[in-house]
Amino acid sequence: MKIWKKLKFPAQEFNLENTLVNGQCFNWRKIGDHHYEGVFSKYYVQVKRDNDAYVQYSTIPPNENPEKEQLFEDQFKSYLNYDANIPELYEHWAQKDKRFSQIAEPIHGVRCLRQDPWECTVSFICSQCNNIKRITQLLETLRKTVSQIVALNQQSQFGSEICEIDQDDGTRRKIYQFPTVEQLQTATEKQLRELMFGYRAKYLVAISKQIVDKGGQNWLESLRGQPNEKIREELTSLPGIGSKVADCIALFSLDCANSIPVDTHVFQIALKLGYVKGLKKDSSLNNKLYLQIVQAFRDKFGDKAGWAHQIMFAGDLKSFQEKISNSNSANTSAQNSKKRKIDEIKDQEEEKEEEEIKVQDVDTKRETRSKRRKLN
DNA sequence: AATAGACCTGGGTCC
DNA sequence: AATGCCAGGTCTATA
Repeated sequence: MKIWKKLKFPAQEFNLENTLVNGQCFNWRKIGDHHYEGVFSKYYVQVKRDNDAYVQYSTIPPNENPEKEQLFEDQFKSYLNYDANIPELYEHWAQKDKRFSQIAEPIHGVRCLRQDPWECTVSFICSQCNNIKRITQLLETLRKTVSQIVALNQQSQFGSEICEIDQDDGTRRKIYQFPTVEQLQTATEKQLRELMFGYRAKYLVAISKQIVDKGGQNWLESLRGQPNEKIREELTSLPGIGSKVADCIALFSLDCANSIPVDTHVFQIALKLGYVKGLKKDSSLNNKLYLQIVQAFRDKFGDKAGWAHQIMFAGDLKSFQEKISNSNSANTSAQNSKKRKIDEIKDQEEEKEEEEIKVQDVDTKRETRSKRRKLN
């Protein structure tokens, strides 16, 4: 029987869906309405929203005494950046940007997580030319198989198994911890390719070795709190990590809230919203432009610009598009007329300030495509 | 200094 | 049913 623990966490502070499956991490799965399961640290965890004010969580294994329970709660709160006041930040950001104010309600309660830097590193190496679903699947396979490889090499029966879960179809599923740097190092490129990691396999093997040589987990954690430039410099010297992945690791695991990972989504957002002036419509994302976009986000959103960026990023994801359009159609109510007026004023101000930049409208293109898909 | 291509795999797309 | 294209990027080789 599960023991559920309560945590005070209003929905505007923490929306499970908007936070756990928005592309910043890949260790959570939806298993019901407002209900998620995941592997966190040495635990299998379920989280669900209890009511407007509380979330509940349960762990396997359970924490057998109050001290351990407290330790876990502290660890989990730290992972959730519990002390950050998200609604307050939202309000601040919504005043800075019109697009942000439009998506603030449908994508409310997004928290940037404080992830384990090693898991985060592996996750974002896997993210290149990939999608959330497949990344999640790859990492699940990695937990399971590397654990077995380690067990095999050490002639030990157990790898990093956490528990077994009963499934609806009557079978049982084993849950494993995320492999440590040293554990992943024991896997070969060939083994990882067989697990469908593709060309990312060689990066993972090489990077495990290099990070072990630098001091492993401790070295990664020593980067916490360092300036963004320093972190970028260290991480991009490793194979398979460029600017974008380095900035993801910095933002999501190394306390670098002003880090702005510029991927194709963010690039498109910056083009569409005219964040960088004087762009040609077919400009390519080179290093100089990358840094200009980073600067534009910082100028606009301030010292936690990376957190704001994650919400803008989620707003561009296909899986969140429906939420936004539903919310926009609800915006016709009289309640929102005040908000619309504010938007109009902002519109006018922005038009005065900035020249119209003509870029192919990404949304339109996407809509046409999805219509076509539905017809088929 | 800047910019194509290659790279694994899988999924939507186009006849 | 079959084919080429592209995806949440990085690395390498070149006019």
